[in-house]
Amino acid sequence: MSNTKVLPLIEAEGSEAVAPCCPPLTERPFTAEEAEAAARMFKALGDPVRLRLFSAVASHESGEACVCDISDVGVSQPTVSHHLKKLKEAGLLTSQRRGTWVYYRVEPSVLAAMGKLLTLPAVA
Amino acid sequence: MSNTKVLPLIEAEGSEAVAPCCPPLTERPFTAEEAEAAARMFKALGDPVRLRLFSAVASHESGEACVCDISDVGVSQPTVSHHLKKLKEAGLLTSQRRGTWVYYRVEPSVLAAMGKLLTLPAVA
DNA sequence: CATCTATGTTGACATACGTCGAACCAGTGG
DNA sequence: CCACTGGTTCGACGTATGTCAACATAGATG
Repeated sequence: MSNTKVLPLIEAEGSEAVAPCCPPLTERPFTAEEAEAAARMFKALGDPVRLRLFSAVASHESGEACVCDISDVGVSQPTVSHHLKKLKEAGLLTSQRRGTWVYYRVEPSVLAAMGKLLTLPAVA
Repeated sequence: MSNTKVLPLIEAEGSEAVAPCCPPLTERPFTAEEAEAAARMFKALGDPVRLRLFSAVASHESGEACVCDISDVGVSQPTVSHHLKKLKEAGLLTSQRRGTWVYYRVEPSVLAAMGKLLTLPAVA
């Protein structure tokens, strides 16, 4: 694989804390607050276009991608921008302007946190 | 823990295939079809009430729960029923009537599949 | 059958969401 | 300073969604 960069599994550094949201779904019933927080992330991925955009960024080499590289998802460019904004608001992506282009990258801690949410109880 | 039953990690048996939906999000950009399928599941969990209901079922002993056990989430009973139906349509829950009560249980294969979706690339 | 409890279904309503075109801002290069 | 390209923001529009009250259905029980 071309992914030569080690994705850090630490928590977010500069942004607001997004990672330590909730325990695994199967551990105990979610509280209202936990559900609110987790649902925000799930909802952000609950749209096909956003999921494609997110996947495109996440699978891009070096973990980041220019908008121009991923905006071929069948909707207009303003719509792409709108969805990227939603993903950013949900804490799943961060953006950075470099010269002419804007680059988006995934927040690895969030991916890890959501993965943990869905872990099954140890089969035994 | 009280969970004495081994959760089978196989694909769904009776219902339509829901498990082998997509590769990890970070592996390659999702196709439109993959995104459509995966977004359906994420969207189902993208509501706080549904997430609480799902978590309540998933964390219940023996992996199933009666509606009466989980319907205390701050909305009216018809709304609970509505959300449970949505979760069923998304393939996340199955229901079964036993006498007076209706029991819901999670589809373990789906949980596993969604977990895989969110797996990070092997850090190395 | 009458009735009671546990769920599901229907219809209505307000709000949220996805989408687009048009206008707008940020850098780049003449 | 002016045009051009890449992206975002705005305003509008149709559709989907979450919610409830009212009604309907399924078993249990008298």
